[in-house]
Amino acid sequence: MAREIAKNYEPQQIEPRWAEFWVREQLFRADANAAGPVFSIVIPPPNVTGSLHIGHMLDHTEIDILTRWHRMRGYNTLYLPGMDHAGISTQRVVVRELAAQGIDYRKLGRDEFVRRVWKWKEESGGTITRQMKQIGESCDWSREKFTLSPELSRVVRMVFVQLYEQGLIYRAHYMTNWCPVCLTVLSDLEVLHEERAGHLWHIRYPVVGKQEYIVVATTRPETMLGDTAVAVHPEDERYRHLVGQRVLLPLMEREIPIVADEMVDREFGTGAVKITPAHDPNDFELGRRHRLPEIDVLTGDGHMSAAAGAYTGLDRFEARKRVVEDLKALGLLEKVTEHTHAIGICERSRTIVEPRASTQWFCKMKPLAEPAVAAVESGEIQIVPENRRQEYFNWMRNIRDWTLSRQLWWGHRIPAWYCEDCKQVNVALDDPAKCMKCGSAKLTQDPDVLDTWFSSALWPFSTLGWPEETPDFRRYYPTSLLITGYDILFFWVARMIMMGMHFTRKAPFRAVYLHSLVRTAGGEKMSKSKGTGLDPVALNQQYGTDAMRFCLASMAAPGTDIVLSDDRLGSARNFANKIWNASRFLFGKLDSLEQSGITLEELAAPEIRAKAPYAAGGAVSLVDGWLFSRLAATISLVNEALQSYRFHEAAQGVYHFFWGDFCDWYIEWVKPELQSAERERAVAAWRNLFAALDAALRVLHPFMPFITEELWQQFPQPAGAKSIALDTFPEGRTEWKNAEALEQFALIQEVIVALRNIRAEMKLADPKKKVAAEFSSPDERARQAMESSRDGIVRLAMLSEWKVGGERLPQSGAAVRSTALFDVRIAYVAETLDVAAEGLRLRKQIEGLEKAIAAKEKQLADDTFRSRAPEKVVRGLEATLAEQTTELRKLRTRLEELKTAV
RNA sequence: AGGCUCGUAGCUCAGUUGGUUAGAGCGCCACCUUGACACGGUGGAGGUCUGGGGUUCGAGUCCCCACGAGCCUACCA
Repeated sequence: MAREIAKNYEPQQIEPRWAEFWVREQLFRADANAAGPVFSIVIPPPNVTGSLHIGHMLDHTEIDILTRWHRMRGYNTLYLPGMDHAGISTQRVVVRELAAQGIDYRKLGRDEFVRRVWKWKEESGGTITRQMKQIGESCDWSREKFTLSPELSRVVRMVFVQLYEQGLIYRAHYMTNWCPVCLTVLSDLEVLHEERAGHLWHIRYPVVGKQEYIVVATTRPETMLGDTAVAVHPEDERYRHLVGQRVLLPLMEREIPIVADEMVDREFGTGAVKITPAHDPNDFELGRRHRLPEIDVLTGDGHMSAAAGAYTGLDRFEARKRVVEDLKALGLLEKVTEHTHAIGICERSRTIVEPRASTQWFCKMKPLAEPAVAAVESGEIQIVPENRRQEYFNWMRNIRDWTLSRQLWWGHRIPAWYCEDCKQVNVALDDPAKCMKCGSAKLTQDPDVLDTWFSSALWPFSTLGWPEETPDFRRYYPTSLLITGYDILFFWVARMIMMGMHFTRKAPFRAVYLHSLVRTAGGEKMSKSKGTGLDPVALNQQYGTDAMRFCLASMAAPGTDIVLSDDRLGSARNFANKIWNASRFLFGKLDSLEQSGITLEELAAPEIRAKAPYAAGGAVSLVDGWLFSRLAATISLVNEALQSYRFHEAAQGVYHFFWGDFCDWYIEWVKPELQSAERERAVAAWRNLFAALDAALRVLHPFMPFITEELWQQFPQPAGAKSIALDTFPEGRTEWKNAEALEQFALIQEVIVALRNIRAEMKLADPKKKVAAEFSSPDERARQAMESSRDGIVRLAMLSEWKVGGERLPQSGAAVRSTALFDVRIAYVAETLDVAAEGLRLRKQIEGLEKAIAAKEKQLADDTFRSRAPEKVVRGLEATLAEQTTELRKLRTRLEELKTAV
């Protein structure tokens, strides 16, 4: 009996159910003891603040596609999910939430603050898990592997201690980037550079004891309050006489020396530089060389410090204004010029970062980078696409030390204790009770925490039980693949490789696939911190997860970024609906199925499906031979494309097969067969149709898991079968390959299209107006094909009659389409043909052919071409030339006849 | 400043090692409310591949230059 099934695919009603199901049934739980090749994949943790953004979708879509594909092909698959970073953004969000409640987090104290973050995370972690399920993520986002869990915390500490003992982690006073909003130092990577229009202020510093000024140029006038010298180039004639003299620092009334240093660029500005060792990297270096004092004129939150004299307490930008005004009033501002320069922006808070000298923990990178470079050079790790390899090398070869410490409360606390008595630094795995040097019990732990990427760098092995040799670690490490966006190549990927090589002597993964970024219509990178992310949950509700996944996959060509558009999403949604309706067609025909004496159960039985294509009577019909050959081709296309991470090719391949081949041609062609009075024919047709649809659904499953699961579940399945995700991926069977069927059916399609074209030109598109048509070709096989596919052609081209002959037919009184191989004609009544339009069409076609022929003739006449081009190309060209010449002759004759007819 | 990527139909983009009249989706035009689907069907129009030069028998595809767009890295006040 025909089943009732919704007319359109309604994802909101179907997807949540399967999302729950997959997680509940733990379909994707790995088993270290299971048989089969291993596929383990590192999943970038979705960051955390309780909601997802579209950028995650691409990670998870690609990962999920590959995982499902591998699983269906019998791989033992492991996901390595990370739950969260313990980073700045988390702390920022919680601080903001507390502030909204009128609570100053600083007053809570560290322990209470951390407790509240945990509580808050637990709540939002639930949200994330729900959202992950909604977007189709099938892995289990359990909390047990959370970065700050006791187990992982201990591993992080252990790694820190070992690196310290190996001399790779050190504590030093150095120039760092300070974010006045996040209230912490940042690593160089966390600082973005932006070109901004600014000014260059030229300030006069009076030379002590002389009636002259030395003029310095600066982009940050407020830092002058912390100047401790002025520098000039030692060979600069203009200033040679002033070296060793002193200037009186305006506003501060402090005497500072004029020093000579090679660092100064004589060409820039005035050739004299103010030196602020506490607030500029160059000045810091210079200050060390000349033993200059450092004066920090800023406070942590971006105000002027007590060292800023009269400006103490002012906001840094307000102070800039006031300093400039005051200098102007004193007549010490010589001029102001326009100047664009790059300024540092905090990646998280988008505020201007201040260079500031401070004491921090650093990690020496050169020794770690070398093996990591070698691993990629040797091919132990493959980076896809290729050009990212170069970026990796460039960065790794010029790597600078990594600022590890952060002035935050949320994160892994640095395992260092300072002795109040002897100042000894104690770094230890377990909290020490007394100083290792003097035995004093007066120890204070460093208040800082580690950069969140430090623990993330350990992810591939720390989550597998390392340093223990666990079964998981033995089986799944090195992991097979890491998929992530190229924007965290340095942040995460490079550091995982370095730490992996250093601690396990092995690469953490065999391949890295760096995908594109999803951009907004305006081309902006989608990012939470910028607030430009689209909400994937909302888009899912609008289009469905399958549509979104398919859309992303079909656009994910490596190397270029993805701009998500409503058009493209809509087209993917339409595709889902097409799949739905193709299946609905089958459900709607169950009555006629039963009339043929078979049941859906029989049809769906694996042993029946496996033997397709079936033949009714003698041989497998042309259309079945063709369709299964196309199916085999599609399967190998998908396999090859996914092997090389060419998701867009795979997606477009299945789209074309399903919509173009299966729906537009195959289903239309076999419709009458399904209701054939001959039982054998009907049964064969049903079996083939079902087997093809079933295989198509399984090929589609990695891309569109929800709709395919729903349809698969609607069909009878063998006892114990749980999910299409655990079914097998179809094999492109060699016996399905059928070049002859492909060629023959292509000819039939060409003929049908030519006939439809004539109909349209003749305004006969109305299918009720059936017309008689004739076919002629000197080719015996072509005529046979037209005869044996008579029924299909008549129906799909809406004909009343179909004559097949060898003789070329008279062309007068008929509309004709010709190729080198055949002519088709439909007789017309004079007024149905627009002679002018037909003439125009012919002329245009003739013109195109003439050009193509001329080009080929010229090429073939060229002896160098004949001698150098491969045989195959020359022959192909000759064959095409012959065809085109025939076609051209026909078209010319036709044009002549058209003229005389009028 | 260095490095990388891109510039193909009205729009958004494919086009693997150079090879026979350059593809898709959306949009557009015409016809079709045909019992799977108007989130549909059928047919059609529309690019000479930013510009210039070079290599080659042959270039959208390789090389050089210019113009335009973007990204990454970089301590020039």
